[in-house]
Amino acid sequence: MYAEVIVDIAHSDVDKIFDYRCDETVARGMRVVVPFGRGVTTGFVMRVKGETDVPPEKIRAVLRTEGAPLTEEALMLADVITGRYRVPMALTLRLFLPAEMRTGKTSERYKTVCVPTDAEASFSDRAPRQSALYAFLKERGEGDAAYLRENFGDAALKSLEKKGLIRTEKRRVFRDPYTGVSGENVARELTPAQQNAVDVVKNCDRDVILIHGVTGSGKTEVYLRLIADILEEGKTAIFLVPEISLTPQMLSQLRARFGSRAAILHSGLSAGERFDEWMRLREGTARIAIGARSAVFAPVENVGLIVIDEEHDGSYVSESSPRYVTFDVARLRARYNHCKLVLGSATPSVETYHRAREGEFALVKLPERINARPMPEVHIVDMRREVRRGNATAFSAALRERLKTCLDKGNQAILFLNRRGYSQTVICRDCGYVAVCENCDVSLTYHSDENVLKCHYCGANYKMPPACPQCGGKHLGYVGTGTQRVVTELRKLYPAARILRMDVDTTSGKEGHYRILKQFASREADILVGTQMVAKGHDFPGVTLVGILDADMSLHFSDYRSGERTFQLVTQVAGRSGRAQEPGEVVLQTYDPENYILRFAANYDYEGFYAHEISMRAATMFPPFAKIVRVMVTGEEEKATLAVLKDVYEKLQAIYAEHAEAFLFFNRMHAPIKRIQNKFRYQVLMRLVDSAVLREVYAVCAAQKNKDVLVYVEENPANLS
DNA sequence: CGCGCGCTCGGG
DNA sequence: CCGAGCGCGCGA
Repeated sequence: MYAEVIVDIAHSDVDKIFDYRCDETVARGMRVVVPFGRGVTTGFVMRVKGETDVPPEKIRAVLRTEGAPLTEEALMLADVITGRYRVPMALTLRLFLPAEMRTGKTSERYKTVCVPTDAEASFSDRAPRQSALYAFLKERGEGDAAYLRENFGDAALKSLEKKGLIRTEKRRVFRDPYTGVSGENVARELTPAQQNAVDVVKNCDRDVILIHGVTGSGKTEVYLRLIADILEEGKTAIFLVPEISLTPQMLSQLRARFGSRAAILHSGLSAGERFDEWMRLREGTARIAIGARSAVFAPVENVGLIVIDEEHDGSYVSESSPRYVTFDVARLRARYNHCKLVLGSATPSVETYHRAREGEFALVKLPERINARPMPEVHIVDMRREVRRGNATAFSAALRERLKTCLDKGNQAILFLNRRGYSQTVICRDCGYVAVCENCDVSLTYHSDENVLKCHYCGANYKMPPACPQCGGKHLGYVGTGTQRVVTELRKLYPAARILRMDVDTTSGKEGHYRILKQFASREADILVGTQMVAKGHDFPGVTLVGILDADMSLHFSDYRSGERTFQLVTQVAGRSGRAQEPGEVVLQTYDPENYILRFAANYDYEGFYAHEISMRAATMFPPFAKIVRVMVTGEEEKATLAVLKDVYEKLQAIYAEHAEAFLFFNRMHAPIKRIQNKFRYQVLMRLVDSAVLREVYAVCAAQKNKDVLVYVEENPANLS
């Protein structure tokens, strides 16, 4: 027999089938160790067959098989992903195994236990330890060898074994990431709205269901009920959450609910824990896979439900090759298993909501908060007036006043501002004017090296104006204040307040930001100042005030999705306020108080926002009405990189010439940031209305073999820098 | 990806 | 004439 093997080397040169001789113990999906070149490597068996075309003198034999085989479903998914993203099969297959399993750095852990035998026992008075040990084992039934050795001595143990009074057994142990985690398993009564959501998911004729539920509407309870019911049917479930929401609290909640039936896959686990959690899923002892993006590849069979929580979150798109879209993989799995795929969000992405409205997905709403508590009131503050009054600080008078009241009452506040130094949008502090591209209607970005404003979507350059074109004002500036400066100003204003700062500078390590959140939750501080990170995850019952210092920054980020992001952000941050007894408030500071997105966000009017946004997208032909496609060409050598760019560009141009009707835009240019980590960056930017052409674009890029220059395709990239 | 083969170039 | 350097193709 012969096995068709893909060797586990992620390189296009060896991305092909190699035939090996094998016996009947080798089957499709198995991982095998094979001789390759002058060494050995591992590989994946794609097929087993009786004949081969390879000349007999070249054929070598499979050395051995290793570990658990990939499922039939995994092989199907791998085929689709490899075909779609044009990456080596080995790279795709790696998605299905935890890294520690592939590299062999970790394996199953065993312990030795001692069990008393049926043999007749008698001890002399001179062997009290043996006697005690034997009695202990008889009473307990068995004992851990290491523990016994420590407490009764190695000699006693050995003697009993020699006499045949005990035997030792090897037992598999599973490293549990959440030992000692306990909680109450309370399956709450569902509200009528929640029950309706459950029914729609179960009974509708669509394979994808979008649950649009306002913050606090109890989406999680709906997921948990659906998962519990699926387990009852003897099936398995996959529950995907954004990486950031895998907080210890959330995990212990799930553990409390589902116990050892749930396995958690995430980067915070040790290698051994991840290995064992994966194995529990593979072997079927755990039947719910919980994790971030990569958990969509969890090795469960007979899947009855897949949930993608916070569907709009950016972390669901892979940033390294293959750049898979979690939703697409989840949908393939749902179809393969004939099960439902549930998407949930308080602020669905415009594209998802559009697909639901068009009837592709079923749509179910949870319009009320679970306890009927009102959403916090949002006050929009016009920062232009503050500037006119001579207030140069980051805080409006209205915010200062409310902050004082909040602190006086002994409550907590969160001050939110956007990522430091990220946006380079130019704004007029007198009238709120923002420079926008004439062709694309997205905000321009300032490039200090050339002193120009650039459009990241078409590459157009504009001269930096000396004064505001709208009002003639001289206060043209960049949006944004650093967290550091905010903290300094706060200390002056409220010397008695205890302030915590949370941004990339203060949160080193993966546990860093969790530590800060925990301090704040346990009331070790009065004010939390932070970036995006503070928006998600935690429940802070003491918070009654949220200040959004610079709502404009994300609003005018040069991205067609900036409006959508801002809406999501404001909604999410606002949701942090007033979660317990006292009602909450939100102060939203902006230079553009009339802006429709901020208005809709302040009124919690998703429908209004969506209607406005989708008509804008339709008019300007941005997604979902077209696809932004960027081909990135990067390399350390500028000459080689340019040569590859030229080659790729010419091939893409041929596609353009043939299918001009599929293109709204086609051009090559420097990437907005010309060099990152010593690599030159060039791009070919396209806007396509026909996704069939996209396959040809991928093909062109996959054909690029220069080993010093990297070429990759991004669809609707999250940012165009 | 890692290796070895063979071609080329430069020094002696 | 010989040794080091690199591009290329192979691996079953």
